[in-house]
Amino acid sequence: MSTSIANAPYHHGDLRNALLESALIILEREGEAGLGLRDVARAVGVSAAAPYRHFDGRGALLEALAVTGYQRFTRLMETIATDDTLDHMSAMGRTYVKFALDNPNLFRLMFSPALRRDNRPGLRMAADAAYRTLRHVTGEDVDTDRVAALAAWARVHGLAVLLLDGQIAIQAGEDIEALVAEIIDKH
Amino acid sequence: MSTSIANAPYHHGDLRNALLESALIILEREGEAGLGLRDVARAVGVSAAAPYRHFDGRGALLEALAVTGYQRFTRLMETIATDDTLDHMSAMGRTYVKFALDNPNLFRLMFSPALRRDNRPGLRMAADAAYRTLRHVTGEDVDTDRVAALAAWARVHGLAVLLLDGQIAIQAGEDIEALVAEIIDKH
DNA sequence: CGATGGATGTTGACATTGTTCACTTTGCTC
DNA sequence: GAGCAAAGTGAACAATGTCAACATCCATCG
Repeated sequence: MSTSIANAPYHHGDLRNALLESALIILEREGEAGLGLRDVARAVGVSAAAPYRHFDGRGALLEALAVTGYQRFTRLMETIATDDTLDHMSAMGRTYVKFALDNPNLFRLMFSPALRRDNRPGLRMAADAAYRTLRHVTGEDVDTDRVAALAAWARVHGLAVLLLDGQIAIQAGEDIEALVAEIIDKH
Repeated sequence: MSTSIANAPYHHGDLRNALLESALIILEREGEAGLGLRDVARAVGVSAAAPYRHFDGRGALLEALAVTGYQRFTRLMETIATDDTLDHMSAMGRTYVKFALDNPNLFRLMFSPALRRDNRPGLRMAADAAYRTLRHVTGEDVDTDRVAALAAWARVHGLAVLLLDGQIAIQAGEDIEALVAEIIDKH
């Protein structure tokens, strides 16, 4: 509706969001390295220089993507926090891993060192908000024991990363979610 | 020694290794994205096309770097395996994390999804050898319990990645190695 | 020996990318 | 309606990965 290829008006109207949507699709299909600024512009049907009216270069586009990723992640964690029928600690871990597996390249981008290299305050803030929610979800019982909290976080994050990179051998027909739950609930 | 800048001979003599050494230095200083094939050639004092006589493009150079990384990693683990005075499980974890912190960008490259994307048998073999050694070091007691083994690996790997990305807040003057040991030895 | 061929480097070119600049088009405000 | 800022265009630039054609060297064989 917003983008009719034929008879495209000079002004797009909502280019910034259109760029982000296309960029997210390309990111998940091609990976960060395959996400070219010109590709995004081409996908939206706009000139190569147009994105610069909305983003301060390629890095800023990536940052915006990562920020939306953190926001979606945070929202997921919040829904867990408000559900009292759950074991928060376990549900958090399973959702954490599921988010990574459902959005592999977005997840990788969120933790991309290239983005952290140049100081991007927006990213830092979105990430901090996510971690705050994380700590809130896992509750005070863990918050008081820093070592235990870090151990739990490391286990969940490591599991997500290893699964994402295909490092953990999955046997044919194996239920990954069940395996994840088993690992997370160990002890 | 081999490369005297002035009076450089037409044939380098050991260009392949010289390229790898320079590439490793640049990698650790600039990150994978900042590692340009032309930069490496320039650093060695050779033309931009010369590396193609020794590597099948940029990806192959990166693969060779990652392979040497896995080899060094494997050698580290083997020295632990032959030392009977150690708690293998704990020492493995601490060494794992230390390797990541000592060679951050090399470690990241070893687990880079971009490299795994195109099937690189050499990389796969080097990685498999490393994991075999890992399983050997941690001993049969864990090998029999797949879930426990994966949980331990995930915790160690996650800890490495989170530290690498600066996600774990380190208080001023804190002893990181001690914190790592504490987290790894938890339970 | 001396020529000769394969390995190793060089030069120059090409397509592509991120980015900038000058310009044009559009919609909104007095 | 005049004019101005926002939003988009097109041409250009430097840099990159890569390749093809040419140059140089080293080792081997008559």
